Amino acid sequence: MTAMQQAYDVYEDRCPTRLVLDRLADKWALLILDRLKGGPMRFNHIRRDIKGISQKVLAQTLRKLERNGLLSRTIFPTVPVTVEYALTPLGRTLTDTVSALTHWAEKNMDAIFAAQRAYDEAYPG
Amino acid sequence: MTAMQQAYDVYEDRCPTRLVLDRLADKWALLILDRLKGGPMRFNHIRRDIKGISQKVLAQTLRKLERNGLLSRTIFPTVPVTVEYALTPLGRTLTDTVSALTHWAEKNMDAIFAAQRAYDEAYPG
DNA sequence: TTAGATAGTTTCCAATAGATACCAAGGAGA
DNA sequence: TCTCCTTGGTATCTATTGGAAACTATCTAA
Repeated sequence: MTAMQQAYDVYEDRCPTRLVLDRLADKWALLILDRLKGGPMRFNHIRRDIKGISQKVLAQTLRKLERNGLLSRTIFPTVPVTVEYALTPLGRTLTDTVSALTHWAEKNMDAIFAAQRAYDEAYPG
Repeated sequence: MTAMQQAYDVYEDRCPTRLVLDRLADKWALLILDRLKGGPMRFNHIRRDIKGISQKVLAQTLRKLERNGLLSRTIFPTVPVTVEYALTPLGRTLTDTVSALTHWAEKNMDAIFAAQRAYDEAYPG
């Protein structure tokens, strides 16, 4: 928490922070993290909630987030089996930032779409 | 700024916010936005600074960010030609959030790498 | 004349994303 | 018993994207 905080340069190749950013900067991961803020959820529940995500990508993204310590995976031997995903304490430290991003997007959507229209008119094709 | 802020559901398919998030949740875009906080920069300057980015991906990402109104592209008829990229006011409203993300990554790097090691030991192969 | 800078584009191959089908284990309904 | 439904995934296939390297054009300096 004290020293060595500036030992890395984000713009350096092979910077460890880059590796972290690489795994975070992903639309689905952000949506999943934001979704789990409300409490643990099961695989198919997440899949139905986040419309448009495929099973493969959901499974991959969940495993990636689990591997990075942001969420936990708990199996309950019910029938059919229940698998619950929940934010870890580490994951919870991230959700405020993630929410800030999604809320920025929501708030500035109109400005962005206006910019896109202006750009596409200025450079057609 | 007042009403209709909750008219969209981020988890809905075809939600406009999703389209925005899609363009933002990208490692290179985040690094570029963070880099431009310090003032305007030219193409090759950015390329040298953000080590490891290819010319193609840099050009693509810059054009994407320009199209979304987050940065401006100014051509100076010098020789050789100078092209300057700068944050727009809209882009500047985003950089605080982006910085929060990169700083979170920097701060929690060690915890993440520890989690990765633990995971890889628990599930080898 | 050759090398360097400017800001890209083009080409090619590998990696990823997404859609779809499939799997096993069991419960409920007919 | 047969079939469909659920659970949480994996397997397969194709389309899109990512990255490395080479190429473009114009001009300057050595």
